[in-house]
Amino acid sequence: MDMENRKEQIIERALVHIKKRGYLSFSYDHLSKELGLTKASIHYHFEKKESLGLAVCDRLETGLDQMMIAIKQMDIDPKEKAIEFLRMRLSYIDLDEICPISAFQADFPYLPEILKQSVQHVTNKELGCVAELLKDIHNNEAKAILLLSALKGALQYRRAVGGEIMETISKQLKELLQ
Amino acid sequence: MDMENRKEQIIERALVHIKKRGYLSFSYDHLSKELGLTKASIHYHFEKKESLGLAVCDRLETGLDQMMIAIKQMDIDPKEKAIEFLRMRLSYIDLDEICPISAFQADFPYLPEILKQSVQHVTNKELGCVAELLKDIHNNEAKAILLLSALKGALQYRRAVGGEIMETISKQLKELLQ
DNA sequence: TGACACTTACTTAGTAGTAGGTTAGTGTAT
DNA sequence: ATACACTAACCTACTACTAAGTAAGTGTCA
Repeated sequence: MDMENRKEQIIERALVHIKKRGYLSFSYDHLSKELGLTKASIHYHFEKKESLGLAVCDRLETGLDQMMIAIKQMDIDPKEKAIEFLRMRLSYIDLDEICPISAFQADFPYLPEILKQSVQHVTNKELGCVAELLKDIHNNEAKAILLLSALKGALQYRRAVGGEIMETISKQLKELLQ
Repeated sequence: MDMENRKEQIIERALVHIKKRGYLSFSYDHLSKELGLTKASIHYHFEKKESLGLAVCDRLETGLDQMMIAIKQMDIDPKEKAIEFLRMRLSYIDLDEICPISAFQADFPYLPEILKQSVQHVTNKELGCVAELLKDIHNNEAKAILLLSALKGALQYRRAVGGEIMETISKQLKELLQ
């Protein structure tokens, strides 16, 4: 397979693993077996695990940029756009998964320095996105923190208490903005 | 050292590790070196890692019970009691730590079955505690979920964005109940 | 009182399995 | 001929867990 396709394929699988297991707990061994390659082959494309982690963070940032473009073009009430952002973010996360940014945050103290910086960057970018979509609302930066904390906290709760929790949270977050 | 003291000491250190690293990523090796024992000695007190995990869950439940007794006896506005509960929960969590229940939830899919059950139990107990303290408030069970999700999501964010986030969240959660 | 059986709380030295990472070499397309 | 995409075979370090042994005590008999 050609270089760019294979790299993309590896990043994609790594992202799934991170959403399911977190960054520290997924391994090149699991990844390689799923992709039908050897560990050494993944090391060929991403010399260190941290290089792959950085590539995943890059992909997350690109995803946020694309979502913001899509939402800004949408023909809906501007007051609904922040909620639409959360809805779209959720749509990328399966029932047994958590938000990949949360997963990186959970492992944060044990990440290599360069990856910490990348995680901080994408974290602040996401907070900035929501704050921007709330720009006409009072105290929009604090509200962005509340919305994202609650959403991601609830995703973690879902693992132990089941899926209904997401509807409960979504409903309350909508009410909060009215 | 006598049996009960040593057991307590091991549970205490394990709890700190879980708050810092999560359940899957802390090891008997780290734990034993900190306590000045061997790994085998910890296995003597807790045959398997999952036995130690269960003991930690038990301790968390006992802690919740004691907090509820303390809060019910406090001479404050009943409407402030849920916020006081959150404040007390936070006081047990250092700056570089997350909520231990969140830590177990993050590792949930990879926990042994018996430990999953224990984590579910303590999770539901905590939700029940907050709902009980909110009993005079409309939609108290949904509100309990919102309060705890936001608090714990924010603790995770704190690792990447710094400590100020907790004041922002606390302030908004207080406003939410007025 | 003292010998004997037994327990507690540990240690040393290992097991098998998995982690991230490396090195040298192979097949293939241009 | 050369660069690319890969594999086989390794290495060191760390994981949970175990086997075997030991020093210091405890309880119970004659």
